[in-house]
Amino acid sequence: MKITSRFTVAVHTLLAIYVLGKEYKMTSDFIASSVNINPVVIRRALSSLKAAGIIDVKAGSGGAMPVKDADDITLYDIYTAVDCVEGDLFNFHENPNPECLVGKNIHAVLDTHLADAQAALENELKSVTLSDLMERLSILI
Amino acid sequence: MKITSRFTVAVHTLLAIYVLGKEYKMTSDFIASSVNINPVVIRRALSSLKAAGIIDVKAGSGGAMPVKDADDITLYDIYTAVDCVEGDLFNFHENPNPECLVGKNIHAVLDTHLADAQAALENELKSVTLSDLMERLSILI
DNA sequence: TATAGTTGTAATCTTTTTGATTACAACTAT
DNA sequence: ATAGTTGTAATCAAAAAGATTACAACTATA
Repeated sequence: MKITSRFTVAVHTLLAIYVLGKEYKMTSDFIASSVNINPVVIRRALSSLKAAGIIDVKAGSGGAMPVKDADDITLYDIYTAVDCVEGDLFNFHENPNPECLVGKNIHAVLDTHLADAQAALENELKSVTLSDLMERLSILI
Repeated sequence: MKITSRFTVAVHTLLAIYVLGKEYKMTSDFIASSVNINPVVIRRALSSLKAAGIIDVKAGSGGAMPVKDADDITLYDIYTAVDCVEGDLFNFHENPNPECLVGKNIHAVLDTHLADAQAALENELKSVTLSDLMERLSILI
């Protein structure tokens, strides 16, 4: 089980737009060749990021550009924008036996703990901004 | 994207064994009817939990029974026993373009942050023991 | 205003993963 | 000996993820 690559592809896409956007026109083809993926996949990512108000995409003439400040974009924002996890992260087998003590109460016993774990993951994603990543990238160059 | 129900099924299975094990013989059929699932799925869960040293399963005559103390079993132990996530939780698209500044460094920039998020999730699972769940269950009855 | 380059998105296809089920050999208490 | 059980391989079905094709709609600009 892994969280879909849509997420890291979207992060890659944003980094490209924010770092290389002044120098190049950021078309889906350009970004696709950096990620090494089909341009349609990038267009879908751009759609999601645009819907989330993070970037703007020029229809027709082409090119994506920043809208939100990189300081105000967290990994969590990207994670929700591309809809990695819909609702609960942990899965249950449906219809446990209500005649059984354990089956009847399994959700009541587990739900909050699993929600806490999911929240811990998401809080960690909230603590990292796109500018953190940009800074780290600039050091690596 | 959701973490496989194998995990919550295994938790359910252990709760049943630890709570009802004194009163009933905990066969795969018995547990399966509590979870409302095929008994083979439960046998596979029992195999994993046995391999992790958490329970013992009587071949032939049948029945599962506790080995480890419920205080010493965390949700994380169960999560690893049933192998929910193999290695990294987050997925990348393979072979980013090494000719591109961003493609070349995407792993260096992201890996530690994603590992931190995964660790946060897993630490939260480490903080909950089976006896916590048993206690909560006893309150609900 | 024609055109070249681009986006947006539906549709399809393939692959992978997950989950469900059948089948049966091996085991063990009685 | 037998009845009830586990352990596991094999198979099947369903769902999810990912890749690709196709094309209408849009826009800068020549």
